[in-house]
Amino acid sequence: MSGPAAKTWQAIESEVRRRIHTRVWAPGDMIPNEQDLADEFGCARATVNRALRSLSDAGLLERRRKAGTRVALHPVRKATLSIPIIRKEIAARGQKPGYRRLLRRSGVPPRDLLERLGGDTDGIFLHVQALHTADGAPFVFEDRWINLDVVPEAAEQPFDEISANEWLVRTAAFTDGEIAFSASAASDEAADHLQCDPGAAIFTIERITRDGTRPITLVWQYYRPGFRMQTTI
Amino acid sequence: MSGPAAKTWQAIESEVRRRIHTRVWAPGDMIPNEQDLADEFGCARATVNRALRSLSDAGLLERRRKAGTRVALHPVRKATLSIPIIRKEIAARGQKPGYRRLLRRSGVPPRDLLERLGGDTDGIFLHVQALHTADGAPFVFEDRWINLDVVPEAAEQPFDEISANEWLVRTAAFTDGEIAFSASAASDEAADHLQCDPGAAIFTIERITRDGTRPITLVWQYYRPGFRMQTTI
DNA sequence: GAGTGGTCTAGACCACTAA
DNA sequence: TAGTGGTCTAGACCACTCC
Repeated sequence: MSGPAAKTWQAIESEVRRRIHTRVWAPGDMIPNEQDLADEFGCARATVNRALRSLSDAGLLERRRKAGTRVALHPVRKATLSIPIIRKEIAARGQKPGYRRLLRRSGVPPRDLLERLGGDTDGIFLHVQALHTADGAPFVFEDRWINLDVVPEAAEQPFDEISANEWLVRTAAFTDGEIAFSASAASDEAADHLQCDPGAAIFTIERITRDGTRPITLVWQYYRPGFRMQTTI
Repeated sequence: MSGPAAKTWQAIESEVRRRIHTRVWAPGDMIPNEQDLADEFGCARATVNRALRSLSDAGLLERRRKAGTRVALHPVRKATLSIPIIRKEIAARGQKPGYRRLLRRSGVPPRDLLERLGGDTDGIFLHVQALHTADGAPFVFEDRWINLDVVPEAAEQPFDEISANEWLVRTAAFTDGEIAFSASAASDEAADHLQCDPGAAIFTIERITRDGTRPITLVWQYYRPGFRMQTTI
């Protein structure tokens, strides 16, 4: 029984999900190979492949050539977070985004920051601090260093209207990057800007983007207390 | 010249990335349709489709039928976080994972928790608290409620050896879920278990998993101070 | 209505890897 | 070495949506 009605890859994916969920195929079990499933479902092998690849990307299946496909024993939950432009993030909440540049100064970054960037970075950086507001209330305090060796045009940008983030997106396409999420205690400076108590628990995003091996920018974003970054799994 | 050497979809993806990065195709620009690209690259349209779909998934391209494909104006950075079993997360750091169940008691969850779960949930839950350690030091304090209506077998599980997480993964496949990341101040209880000061900034994951509309479990995981969840973009 | 991406097919060859 | 997934092809039809 239980034939998948249509022959679309989505229908097949859904049927395979059902079999996993109802334990027809239990965690750790091998499932039939692509050709057999194609025969059973009455479709081309490529269609089965498309469905199984999707489930493999989702972490529900583990596939290896020759070894075959098995139901993942410990499905790795993958959470995909969208990191939008902050202005849009605020607008998506139905609030009015605001932006204020707080600091803009060129200079040499502290040593520990350079170490974090790695690579050959001994030039001049632009240090920019800014505050994003939602309906007038502080939302994110942003502390950023921009590598003027890689993005010399930044030296002529005031960043008093357009946030450095948006400007960089349009100007300097990056190839690689790292992002880290953590909780940090609000510094006196951050507490001042976010209008909270020093030491308050602050959700923090640290991001490095690179062009090849050359760092473009390093930024810390401190979200107002209580902020939650949410997604479905 | 810029001919893509091979005809694999990865080579084509790489070539398109290059054109975007070098601004041959600038943000907002339309790019040629699939057939034209296939002709240029000397491959089948399906191969171009595979490459462009991958870039679309990554957020670099925006595709719409009839309208065509354009370079994303504000590429939404998508960070994919792997949420492994904590035991494996610790082992992956080269540390020795440990587990200790702290509490196990059945009862009715507080009202605010029920509201967060939503839906028709008025049954008995199992409340489990546990501590994961890395090389003997506290790593994660976990506070969990399990819906015994959906997973009655949990009532017979001591959870003193296997963590509730691992047991649930094997026992109750979930269909939907929500996950939220935030920073919270350590409660007295959490501070005690994590051996830190009350009020310390704690990286927190809150997760709800469901079977259809029925909530299976709601869990808060409080990571030791200083924890960073990292990925590449 | 027409142009674009989305998908399916049937077949083929290739790449990896367990046995 | 043999079996499995990974990919490519050439063609076809479909679904969506802009004009």
